[in-house]
Amino acid sequence: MGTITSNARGSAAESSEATRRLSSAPIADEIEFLLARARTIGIIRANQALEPLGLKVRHYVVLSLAASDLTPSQRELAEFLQLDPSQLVSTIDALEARGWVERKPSSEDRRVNVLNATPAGQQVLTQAQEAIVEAEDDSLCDLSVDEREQLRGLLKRISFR
Amino acid sequence: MGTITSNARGSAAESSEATRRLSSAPIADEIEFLLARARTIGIIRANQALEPLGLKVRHYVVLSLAASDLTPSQRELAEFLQLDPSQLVSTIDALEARGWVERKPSSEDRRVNVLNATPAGQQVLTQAQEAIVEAEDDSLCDLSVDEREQLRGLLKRISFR
DNA sequence: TTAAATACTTGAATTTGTCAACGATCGCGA
DNA sequence: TCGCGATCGTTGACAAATTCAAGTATTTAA
Repeated sequence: MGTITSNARGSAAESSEATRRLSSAPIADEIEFLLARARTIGIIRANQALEPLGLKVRHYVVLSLAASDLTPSQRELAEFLQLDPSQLVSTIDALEARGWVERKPSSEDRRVNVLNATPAGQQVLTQAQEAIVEAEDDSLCDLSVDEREQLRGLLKRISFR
Repeated sequence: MGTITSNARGSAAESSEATRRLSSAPIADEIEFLLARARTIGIIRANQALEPLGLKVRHYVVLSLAASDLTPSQRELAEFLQLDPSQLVSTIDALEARGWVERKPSSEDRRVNVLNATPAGQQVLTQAQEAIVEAEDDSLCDLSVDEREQLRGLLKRISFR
């Protein structure tokens, strides 16, 4: 992971000497840079939190969407998550192999697979959510409840429009 | 790249039918998810903006830090950007090959290379910054100046602490 | 009924990230 | 001063992730 990439290394938001020193650079004031850094830290923490369940963030997200009442198709998920359809295949394969989600051919269009979470999947999801909440709390511990709401609102506006 | 990964695909914040439909899922309210999505959109836009200059975001960030008066070492950059030291080697190689940065052995410790931007590098950086500002403006166009400041402040607090 | 388009899958190619090992250098303590 | 362990940058091998093109099945539209 890296601030500028997508991996997930390092011990999360550790403030090393170098980090402190370089954080006064102009780049550290750019919103895009901060977004990338915050995301990196968040993903590292989230992946750590999910590890006991044998999940990664991507699986968690797909499981969560499968468990919603939106019954998303694979194409919809690919679009929503901005992933290549083939990346979803392996993600769903992994979830399905453990009996947590099911591909269900759509009754309207037999090309389409709709995703459903199984009862076991929903149970895992509940545990995963608890782990995620804890990790998120860790990442956002400096922010008050109000500030978190503010942040959520601002991010939502730039994420969906 | 995807919301859950680090690549840079898709045409940025396009609101497809599927995206709109799935954005009502519970996951779309989680800050970590929104951070990931916002970053993805931002990186896509930024990479597009930098393409005419033959730069990617990672090069831009390193160039920007090299041009600061902090004269960072490679190790410091690796720590700050949470990258493997070897990833910095290739990034700096690329920048140095074009004459935009220089490795300068530190006078205090000859193991250490300190980075400096050349005049040509600073010139490119200026252009890159203009392109980035434009892209950022595109990403954040729904936010007022005040709101951008708010967002910057909140992100800074969760990114550095 | 056919042709084009879409959904999912597969596998190969490319890119990216991870890791261990190396030479050079530093710092510490004997 | 000498020598040992640690650090910095680099290299190259390995693993993982992303990207892309092609294939099958199915739908839609002509």
